[in-house]
Amino acid sequence: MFFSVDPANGLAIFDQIVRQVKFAVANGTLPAGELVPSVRELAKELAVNPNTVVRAYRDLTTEGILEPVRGTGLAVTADAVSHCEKERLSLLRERIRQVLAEAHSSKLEAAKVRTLVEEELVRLERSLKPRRMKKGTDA
Amino acid sequence: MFFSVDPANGLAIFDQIVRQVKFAVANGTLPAGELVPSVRELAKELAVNPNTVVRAYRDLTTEGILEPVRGTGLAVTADAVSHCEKERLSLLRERIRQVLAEAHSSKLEAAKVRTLVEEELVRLERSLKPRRMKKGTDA
DNA sequence: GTTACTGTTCTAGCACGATAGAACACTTCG
DNA sequence: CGAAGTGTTCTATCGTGCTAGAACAGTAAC
Repeated sequence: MFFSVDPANGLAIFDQIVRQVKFAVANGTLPAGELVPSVRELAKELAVNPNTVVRAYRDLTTEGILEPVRGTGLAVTADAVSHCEKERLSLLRERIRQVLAEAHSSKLEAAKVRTLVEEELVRLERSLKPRRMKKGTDA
Repeated sequence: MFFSVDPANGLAIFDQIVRQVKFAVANGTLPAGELVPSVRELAKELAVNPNTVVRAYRDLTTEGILEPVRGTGLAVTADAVSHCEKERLSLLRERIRQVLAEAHSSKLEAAKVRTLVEEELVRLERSLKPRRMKKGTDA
């Protein structure tokens, strides 16, 4: 239940998998030594071709994030955590930069860009906490 | 000198052209009736295959943003402006939403996401005004 | 009419991401 | 042992974005 994939994301599917594994390692969801879902299992869960998962795992192995445990699966390496923590910020920063660059090239005023971003941040936070209570029932 | 294209943008080149034309129409750079650069001219300027520009212009024509003026070129239609003004926001909003969704799925705290976005906004504004003066010489 | 621009259309080929299906070597478990 | 699960590798096919090059019809200007 770890990952999800959006074909209309702009990013290739295998790339989305790569990024999500890195994010999961960075935030502790996938601790060092943990086995990632098997190729066939993840492919089934994501409704994606096994070769696409293979491609993602191959890249992750080449980068030293995963290492094969023969006959058993692929495990998160010891260095992976610090490696992924560093990379998470730069990966996100890069995408944010691209989007803001486009917004800027459209000559939308900086203030309106801020408003847009803020609106979407709020919407995101709200979608995460679908509270519908009368008073201060939680927290 | 209107447009610029980045092959490593994630978006297809023809799509970047489409978006930039729409943005140019939305912000008044391309008023109604104005001729867009010719296929061959823009292709040369962007160092891109003419067919790629053809593809972009074909899409824009189909959408009613451009209309052919036979033997002369493609002109911005009368409806284009209001159409593009509306679309600009939704196009940008969609991309922002995708990026923030990724940031969120990486479980980066909302506060850090805000910081990241703010940093890049500031960087963008700064890169736009490369002032290097000793005192308050301008403005 | 001729020339030089427009846009439009077409065929071919390349690269890449993704799918489909098969085969192989390995380890774990019963 | 055999069965079932790993990863790995391979070929083939498809769609798409892009490039390459050519040809066509229309218009503007000389």
